[in-house]
Amino acid sequence: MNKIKEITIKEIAKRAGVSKATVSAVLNERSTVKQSTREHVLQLMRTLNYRPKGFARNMKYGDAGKCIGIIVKELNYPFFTTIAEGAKEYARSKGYSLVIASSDYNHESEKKFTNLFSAKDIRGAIIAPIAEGNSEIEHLFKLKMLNYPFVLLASVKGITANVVEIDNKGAVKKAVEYLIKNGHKKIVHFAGPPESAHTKERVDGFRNAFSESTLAFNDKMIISIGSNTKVSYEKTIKYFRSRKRKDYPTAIVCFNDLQALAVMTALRDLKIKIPKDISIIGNDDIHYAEIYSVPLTTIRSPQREIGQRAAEILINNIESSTLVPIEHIVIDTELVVRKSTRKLD
Amino acid sequence: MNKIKEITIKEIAKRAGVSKATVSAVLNERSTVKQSTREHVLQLMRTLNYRPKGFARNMKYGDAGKCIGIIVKELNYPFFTTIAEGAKEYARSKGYSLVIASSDYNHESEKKFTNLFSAKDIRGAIIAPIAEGNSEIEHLFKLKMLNYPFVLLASVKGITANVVEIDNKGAVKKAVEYLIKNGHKKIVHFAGPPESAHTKERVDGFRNAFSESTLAFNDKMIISIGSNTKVSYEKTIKYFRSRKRKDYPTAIVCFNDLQALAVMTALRDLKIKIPKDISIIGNDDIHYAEIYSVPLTTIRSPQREIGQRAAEILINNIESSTLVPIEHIVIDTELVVRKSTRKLD
DNA sequence: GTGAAAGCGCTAACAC
DNA sequence: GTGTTAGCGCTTTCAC
Repeated sequence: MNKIKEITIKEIAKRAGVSKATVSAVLNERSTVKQSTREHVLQLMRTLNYRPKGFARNMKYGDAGKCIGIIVKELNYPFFTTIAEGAKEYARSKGYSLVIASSDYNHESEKKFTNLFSAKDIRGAIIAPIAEGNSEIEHLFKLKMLNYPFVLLASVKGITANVVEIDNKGAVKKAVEYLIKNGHKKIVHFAGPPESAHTKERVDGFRNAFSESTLAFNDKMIISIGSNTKVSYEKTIKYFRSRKRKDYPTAIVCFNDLQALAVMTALRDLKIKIPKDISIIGNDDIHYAEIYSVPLTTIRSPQREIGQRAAEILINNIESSTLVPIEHIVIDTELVVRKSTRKLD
Repeated sequence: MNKIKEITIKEIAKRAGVSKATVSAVLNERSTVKQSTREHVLQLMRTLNYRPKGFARNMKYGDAGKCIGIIVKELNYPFFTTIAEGAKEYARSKGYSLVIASSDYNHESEKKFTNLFSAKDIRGAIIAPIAEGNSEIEHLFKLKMLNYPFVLLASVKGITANVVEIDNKGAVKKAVEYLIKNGHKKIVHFAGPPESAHTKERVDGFRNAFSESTLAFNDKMIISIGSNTKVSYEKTIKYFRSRKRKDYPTAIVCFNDLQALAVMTALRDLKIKIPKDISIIGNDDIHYAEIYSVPLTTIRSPQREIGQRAAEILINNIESSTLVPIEHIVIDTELVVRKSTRKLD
């Protein structure tokens, strides 16, 4: 397997009839080079399409700038970008840049990016882990072996690592308790995508809430709706079309705000009024929840704070020359009551 | 200035009483190492908090995976993340990963990331450029000198480079023409943040539209509202509070959808009905525009396509061993009529 | 099983 | 102004 020969500084030097040092001087815009040789060399670099290798250039002087990375599950959901914002803010305050990558809920991608980050000397990573199956944590073990600093945004069974996470169960429980307190008796949960670990935790939280109330839980209260806008919309339409008005729930606890927005859009098209006919509670508190025309009652996860805390722990680890004790932080959520819920008489 | 001595493989080898090669074998999980030495070495690496340098590890075997980068202006605006999604899709189809960075409308940040990307051997970059002032394009010239492949998401005066951009002027013009055709005579433009190049172009497009109509343009039709949700909301409230109902415009052309959403929220709170009292047109067509309770009429920029095209040109450049002709692509926009506008009698 | 030595592509003294 | 040389931190033969 013969690789195409990469052009190097040596090659340029040879062809230009100068030494490597001169070519290097041109690359670094040193003023000691004669104008004519500079131009000759530049010309040659262009025609040979020579691209200096960054790693070799920065080998001596150490590193090309302090930088950390974050691997989120999805790029286009404000929940994650706001976490990244938080991380970025803290990072910047410490002189670090942040690069973002998205695994798209794909374990292989996550692995690829952890490799990439360590190979490129990104100094550490914040990872929103995909834990499909349970054995797929080798890449995390590898990071540990390499002493590569990282912080997870959810616990992963089988590995001891820094974690910053929210109390998913508690969050949904708060929502249900609020509804019960306000007289709701017919409450359902529109669950998230089956492949997400959050989905299960939130279902558990929903179920738990009933064990401490006089209302009884049953499996029919969990409806799988997902969080893809289009699919959620359609499933919501179908759900309501397939039952009589008197069998409608009086309140829906949604998996997350994106789903809640889709559900509200569906209800709008079904002429079901929020909160008159049905109360809706979201989860996450993304920006768009607040500016929706019926401002969404939701459970806020302090996204900026999550990012900040994770970055803080990460950078502590990066900068310490000795081992730092592992941290596990559970961040509390908060019920934000807006206009999509009401008290029942 | 004495730097703290970095731990290297040599140091580990010395302390462990083995050779560098053995330590390397441990790092690479080779099975040829005796269990006891492996453990001893690993132990030492841990206590000394040794972190292998990625660049040195991958020097020989070339590169640690194909990867391109994108520098957006803002992380938390779906317009940009959707462009990134498009770029990611194309990149993946060619075996590349994508990392994202945000300049936050800051020229220094942009520069830092271009340096970082080339230093880390990210193979090329898509850049949404900040062109404050006009002389701040040295970093782009540097990239050109280094033969570093890049594609801009807006033209920058003074530099010849690959560009994929949308026709901003044309977009706003379409909006105005549509409104005029539908009987609107009192149209205003809520302009974006002064520091954005898009703001100016869109104002120009607004003005242009009048030159081809019987309506007259005047400067009072341009109101600076920005695109920060909170600020836009407040400025909108102020704008309407400060004038009589009969002086209200019948239509507003918004800088972008994020602003439009904020404006609509303000109008809701002012009890001004959309589109009965006032028609609103956005710009960009972000996801949330469609699911808003009054679905937003807007000018769609095909964000995915922008990302895809940019990635395509970039990767072509990366993979070609010879010089590739420079491309300049202007992508057309499209008026998407939804419910926030109406015909005037 | 382990070590010695060469080499990756570049930069930075220091000669000439 | 330009060339020579010695590394940077690691991997990889190939002996032992």
